[in-house]
Amino acid sequence: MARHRDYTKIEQIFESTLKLVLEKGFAGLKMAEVAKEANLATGTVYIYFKDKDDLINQLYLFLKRRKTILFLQGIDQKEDFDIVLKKIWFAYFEVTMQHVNESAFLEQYYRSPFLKSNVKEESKQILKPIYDLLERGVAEGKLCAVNVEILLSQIVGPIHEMIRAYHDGAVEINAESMNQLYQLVMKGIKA
Amino acid sequence: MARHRDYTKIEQIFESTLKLVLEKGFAGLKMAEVAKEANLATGTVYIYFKDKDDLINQLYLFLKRRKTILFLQGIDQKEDFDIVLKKIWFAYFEVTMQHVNESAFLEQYYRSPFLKSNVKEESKQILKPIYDLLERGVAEGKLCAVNVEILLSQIVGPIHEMIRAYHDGAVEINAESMNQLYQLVMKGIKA
Amino acid sequence: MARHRDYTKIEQIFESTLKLVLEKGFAGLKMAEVAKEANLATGTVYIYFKDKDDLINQLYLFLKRRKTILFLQGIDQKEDFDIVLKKIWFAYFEVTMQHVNESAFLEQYYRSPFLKSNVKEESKQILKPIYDLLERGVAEGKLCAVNVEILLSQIVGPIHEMIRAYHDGAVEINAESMNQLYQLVMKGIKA
Amino acid sequence: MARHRDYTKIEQIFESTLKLVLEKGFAGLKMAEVAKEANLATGTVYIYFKDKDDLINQLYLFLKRRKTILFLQGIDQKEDFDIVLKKIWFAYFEVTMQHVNESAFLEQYYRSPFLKSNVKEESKQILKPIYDLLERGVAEGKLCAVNVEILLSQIVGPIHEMIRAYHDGAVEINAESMNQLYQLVMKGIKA
DNA sequence: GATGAATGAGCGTTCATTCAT
DNA sequence: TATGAATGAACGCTCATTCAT
Repeated sequence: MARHRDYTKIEQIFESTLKLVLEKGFAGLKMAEVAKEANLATGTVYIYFKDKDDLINQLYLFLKRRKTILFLQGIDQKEDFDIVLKKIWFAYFEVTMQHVNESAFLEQYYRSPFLKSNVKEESKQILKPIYDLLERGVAEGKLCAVNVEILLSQIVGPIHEMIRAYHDGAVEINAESMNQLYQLVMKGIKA
Repeated sequence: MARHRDYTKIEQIFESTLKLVLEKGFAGLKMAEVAKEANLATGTVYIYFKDKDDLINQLYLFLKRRKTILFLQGIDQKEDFDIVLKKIWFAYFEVTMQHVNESAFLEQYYRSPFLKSNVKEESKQILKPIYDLLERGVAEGKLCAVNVEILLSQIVGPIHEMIRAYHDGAVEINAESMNQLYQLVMKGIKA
Repeated sequence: MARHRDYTKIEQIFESTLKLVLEKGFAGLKMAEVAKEANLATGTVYIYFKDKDDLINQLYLFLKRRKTILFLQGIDQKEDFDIVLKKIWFAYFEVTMQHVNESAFLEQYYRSPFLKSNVKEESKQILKPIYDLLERGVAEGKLCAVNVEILLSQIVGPIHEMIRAYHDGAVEINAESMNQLYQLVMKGIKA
Repeated sequence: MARHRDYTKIEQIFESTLKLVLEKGFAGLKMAEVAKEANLATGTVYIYFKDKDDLINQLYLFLKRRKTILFLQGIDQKEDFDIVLKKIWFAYFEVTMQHVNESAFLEQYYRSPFLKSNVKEESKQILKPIYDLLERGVAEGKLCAVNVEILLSQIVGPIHEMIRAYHDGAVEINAESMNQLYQLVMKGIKA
């Protein structure tokens, strides 16, 4: 129900849910465990969330928002396009790395049947600043005149793939390899 | 002699499982439904698969193998590198498009906790021909001298992302847009 | 505060279980029936007992304790040995007769594979007062200087056998036949 | 069905069943395992036994007969009563010891709900020679003029109890302790 | 007769959700 | 609001039995 009563409890529940989902997957997520992990009674969770489904969907939005705020922090869109893009790219990389768990969750559940379509839409809305930036890049003739969705996936996809590879032990991540990837990516999308 | 073990049943079960997983997600997968969909008794499924978990894991490998066979079909690795790469890239695109369901399943479960690590390893083994090809490309000075994992993600990632975007209604997929993406990708990884 | 854990439910469950086990045997015991018989939901049984096995084991201990308390009731161990022994013997006989069901259960499951070894040990502990008494009898030179276990089986065994015979319709049980058996038994173990 | 076809198979099935029952208890007995242990197919067991229940009941009778034959072997009922009784008592003791497993099974299932009443009756019939002997003892004025059932339980019960105690590690069994028990028992029932 | 794959009713157990306190 | 015991539908899996070969 109301989501303004005790914000601390909500965050506790979110953190517990995230932890448990990452540990045991969504299928293994039990409401009683979420509650226990958050030092709450089972019923309490149902005061803040209608049901399990609602909890998952809310958590998704919560994490999406948090991540976006983090990597847009301190970005000044009025700066030179190339600089903004570079800053955002590295910021996104670092935030994704530092919050692998959340990112894994976000990726894993974006296309799962748990997420309701309105949540997906809201989730896209959150990325609006990025879409705007890319459109500006195309308008300024800095990027290939390609669909923005494609551009975004070209920018973001490789980051995810590299971090995946890193966690599979396939690659190292350091200033050099990050730069290397950045060069590759830019080579691909620059006009 | 009793009835022989009928291995076509395994495929029946796989198809039913895939269908149901895609319809309702893994959490909604019920063994009884799998059996019914495959016109079998519940217990019969357990003759061929130890349990639900085993079924999912086996299905994953089955689809991975099938997909790989499909897009490597008719590829002659002795041909010119650029040609082989291009053929594979478009073959992979088309197979992924035509078997979106299987691909979605493969993507969705690769990193899920359902898959046991040995299945992941076996899954990688299946892609060996691709790794070999990329290494050849690097050796021949045709591709950036970058970690093969990164190269692969640069090649495959954008395809997945574009098809996702397509299913979200964000882009069209046709000869032109495919070519456009291919150019982008190649621009990115060519030496 | 939520409802308190209601420990009388445990006894309800015990009684239902005992009733059903005696009616249909252990193999025919169904958790759902236990719950229904106790006017509870299936799941409730699992709040108080880990699983079916645990239920059986706990029930065993419960009945063993209850029976022991009953036949030791009003016994004053400070009295003359012969009197204490006689009182206990007849008390045991009567309690076993009046609670044939429980006794049947106790006998039947003592050596069955359902009972875990720690339960068997705890079960022995319950009989400690009896062992002590017999040792006192030996020490006072009233009983054959034989292993206490043997003595006990000489005392208790015939009671069980007679009640069995009674339920098979082979013998009558009355003051006379009980006395007759008591004489036989005592003749056998007195020093 | 027919029980004369392949007697070897029947014995194989009996042995396998006994082994498995003793290992895992009756509740854990699976027809498929019985078959496997006997190197037969599941269906084969159903050629020789109507169902699981029938198998258990037949096994009971089989073992009861076998045990009785064993301990009556070489007994000449025409000999002096005291000698016959003593011989039988020790023979029963030894056979029970040497075939603890069978005996455990016989004891455990005699009163279980698995045994049908006609099997119990048939089982009693097998002990007829013993009843006859005891009646003779009473007639000859050698035994207390007590119901034969009681006498039997006085004779047989202690043996079972002692062997139980032995397996619980509570007592030693050797010529001396056996004799000791024999004296106790006889003291109890002699006229 | 022998085989063992197939069947499917049935049962133990779980867990999302409710509700008395 | 918070609690956590209670609920019971639902599901995974088993296993006695059948039956096609």
